[in-house]
Amino acid sequence: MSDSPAANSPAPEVPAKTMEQIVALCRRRGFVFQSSEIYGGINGFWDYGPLGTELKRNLKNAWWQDVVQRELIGPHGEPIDVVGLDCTIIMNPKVWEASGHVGGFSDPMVDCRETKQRYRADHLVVLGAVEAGARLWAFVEGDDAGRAKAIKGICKYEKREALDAARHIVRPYPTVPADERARIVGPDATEVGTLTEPRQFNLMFKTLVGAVEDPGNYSYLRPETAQGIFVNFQNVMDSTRVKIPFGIAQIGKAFRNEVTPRNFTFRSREFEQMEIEFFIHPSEAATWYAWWRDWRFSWWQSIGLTSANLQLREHDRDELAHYAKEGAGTSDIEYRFPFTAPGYGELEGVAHRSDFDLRAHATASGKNDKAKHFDQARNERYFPHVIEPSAGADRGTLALLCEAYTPDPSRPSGVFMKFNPRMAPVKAGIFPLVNKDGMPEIGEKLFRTLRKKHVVEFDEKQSIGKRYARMDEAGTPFCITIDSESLTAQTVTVRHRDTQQQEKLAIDAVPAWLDAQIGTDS
RNA sequence: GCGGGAGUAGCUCAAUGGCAGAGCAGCUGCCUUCCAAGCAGCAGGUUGCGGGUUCGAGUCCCGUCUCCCGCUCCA
Repeated sequence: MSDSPAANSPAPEVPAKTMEQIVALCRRRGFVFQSSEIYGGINGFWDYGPLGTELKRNLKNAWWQDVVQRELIGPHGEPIDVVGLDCTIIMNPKVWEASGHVGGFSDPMVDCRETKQRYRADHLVVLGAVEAGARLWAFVEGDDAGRAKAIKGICKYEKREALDAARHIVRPYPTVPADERARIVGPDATEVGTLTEPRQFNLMFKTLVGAVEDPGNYSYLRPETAQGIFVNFQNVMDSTRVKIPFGIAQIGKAFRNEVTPRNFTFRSREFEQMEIEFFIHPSEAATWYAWWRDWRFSWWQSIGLTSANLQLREHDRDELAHYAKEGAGTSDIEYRFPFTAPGYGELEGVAHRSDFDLRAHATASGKNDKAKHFDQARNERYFPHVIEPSAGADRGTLALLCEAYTPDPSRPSGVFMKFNPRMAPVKAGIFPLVNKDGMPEIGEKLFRTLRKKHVVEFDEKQSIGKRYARMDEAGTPFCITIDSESLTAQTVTVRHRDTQQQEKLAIDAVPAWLDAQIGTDS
């Protein structure tokens, strides 16, 4: 519950939405269930129920349509080429060695909070006096410069000329007791206590390929979909008439053994990504980076994240990932979830990955410079740079749920889900006002017509108010009621979810009207 | 990973260590001409899971799982 006294926040009397309420509605109405719930669940895994499945599918379909299938006009006013790809979850383990996922993340690691550097714990040693209260210096074993720096630090700190071999000893970092770690200066740090505990970073799920239990048969579930695109870059170039600049898009599952899954579906161990790797000439990185960043931000707005809860945030230099240290930058498109408020959580990252990945795979596969792309228009050979807009489908779905959740004490349901019509799991409910006088027959006929293109529901049971209330909680934007005038004047009454206002429409006009409301009329 | 809290029907909650219940929601039928109306009925549970104490455990004890909150983490 966020009650930050933002001076410009409108409508203060709207009841706050809590994550607890949203989770309860998701479960009650079948948006999201806990995975394996009857066995007590499993931490970090979630299932989508019937409504949630439609919602997530609508999100993914909209992304695919807008990124791959429909015309998209780029920064120079020309249509953009993006082609699709669908790679396997399990790949040759060499992919993950080349990408840096295996080497860096299977051993205990130590992070420096000050410099954001990461070290293998078993490579770090600590130099200093063993006595209580002494300041200690860490450096990477075998790094002579680091050792010299540590010695210099000690001498200066203790105001002495040289080390005292009896007191100043070198110890492996993992053997230093936890209570002494607060006094350690990290290898590249200037202050004490910035190193974390050694931690196991085995974030990839390991699995056995083939029936024989043999270490050589292990591989991993992919921790990101991006690498499948990079290793297929040449295949796509060779089999498709695309020319740089162009993009490859993929939607698919990825897996990370997160230390702490938390916040509903936000940090799950199995999740789905929607990624574009857009390949460009290095000189155009800044232009394309800015264009994708801005277009992606407006896209999230276009599917319903219209509130001030959506923001675009440029990363600080020291926050950049290893593959993006140099380059045009990285931005996060962030949403203020109830559980992050007043802070924000990442929906999508847009990063200039430079040529990090293509170059890494060129080296690891032994192709080296032979893997460089020849650009005929420029008569130049180079590793293309990459702009990567990488979005989370589950996080996007969660943001849609949080954004849509609208408490309204005046309604019988007490809440309604204000989905954008394009995202709404059910587009319309078709209800005979009463279950007689031929109204059910007319309704069922309309239902069959609309059903050819849209997810719609037909319900003739119980009172009309109850049916409206149910549709409010499902987020259905329109309810189409067959009433007595449907029999005489061939009209229906459309009830709008958000306003509860009603309007009359000719029955024959309903299909085209609904198409237009959802944006599928073109 | 650390600390705190919670867990009984789909939901909200009852049940002194002594037969596991109610309201709402759901389903069936009747009724019903616009926002969860009414009537009748049905169904819903190994009290998160596993041990222990006891003649007897939803209740007491131990363990464990899951969720929530705060740290930590998030290549």
